[in-house]
Amino acid sequence: MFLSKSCIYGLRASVQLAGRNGNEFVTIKELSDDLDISFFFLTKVLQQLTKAEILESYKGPKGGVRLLKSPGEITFMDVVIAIDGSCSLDNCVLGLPECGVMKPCPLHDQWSVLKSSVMELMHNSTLTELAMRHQDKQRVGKWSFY
Amino acid sequence: MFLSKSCIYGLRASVQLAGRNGNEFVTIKELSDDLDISFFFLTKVLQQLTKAEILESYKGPKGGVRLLKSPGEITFMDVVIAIDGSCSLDNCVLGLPECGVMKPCPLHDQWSVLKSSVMELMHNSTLTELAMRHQDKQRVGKWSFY
DNA sequence: ATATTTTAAGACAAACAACTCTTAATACTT
DNA sequence: AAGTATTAAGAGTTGTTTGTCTTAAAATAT
Repeated sequence: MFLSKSCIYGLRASVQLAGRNGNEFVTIKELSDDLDISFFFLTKVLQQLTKAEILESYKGPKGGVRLLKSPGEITFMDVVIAIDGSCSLDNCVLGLPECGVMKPCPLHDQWSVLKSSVMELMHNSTLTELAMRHQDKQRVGKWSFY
Repeated sequence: MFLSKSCIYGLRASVQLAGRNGNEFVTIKELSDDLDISFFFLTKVLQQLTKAEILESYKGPKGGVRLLKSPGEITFMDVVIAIDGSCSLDNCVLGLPECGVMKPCPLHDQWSVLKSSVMELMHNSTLTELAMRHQDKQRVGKWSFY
């Protein structure tokens, strides 16, 4: 798998938050119910996003979590780096630690091109965009026409 | 990480075998020494490749493993599928099991394009090619000119 | 103040991946 | 036939990821 489950959960929750009107605090319980993710596990994941200053949390009644910045300023990549770390992105396909321009593995050049495309996609996808596409889907229903 | 360690070890060993002249049996001990991989672990991995009919093994003195087919007919993808399974390639980025044309996740379309490129690269990279590039690298030494 | 609602933190358990070792089976060598 | 070299198979170990639960801390509400 490309991304860890923690990372995927973090992304889904972030998109979910971005898709809400306004920017009130949302309880993790509500998120975990909506996304069908274990509450306890999601709590842990969102703690990481809070530490990474992607989310902001508030305790007590009317508390919860919310995006710290505008969802248009937060990218897919931000969340991935916050949870899986930046090194998860620039690994050699063949797992060679020395792989690089100086000592390329047999696939280094071609793989680098693909990696750049992936990173570009991640960097260009803001939470706003992802949330909008998510809602488009909902709007059309279950794609009954296809 | 994109590929499991088992898969990476299997690939490295396969490329190593492809890079040898002739097609005699090579002991797993020799491979594990060359590649600096645990002998025991590599044995397990190569057993999977043998079951998948990518390798052929032979017991006893003068035994070992060798490629079952010509290295030009074995692709990177063959090895990946043999070890990590084909489903490791067509997962949704966001881990949604229902993600597909009918019910796409917010990144489905763009991700599909990238996945195709990755699969194409894997499918077009034969062990012969990878081994040749590997040897090119060796020939130039440690890239002292760069 | 006290109780309630919420996240934070840490301990724990289960599942999986990565790695090690032992024994069995097979083939060769003498 | 006996011994040796090799892979096969299975059991066991360690480490990491995933998932669960409990308790603590913070904020609100009464």
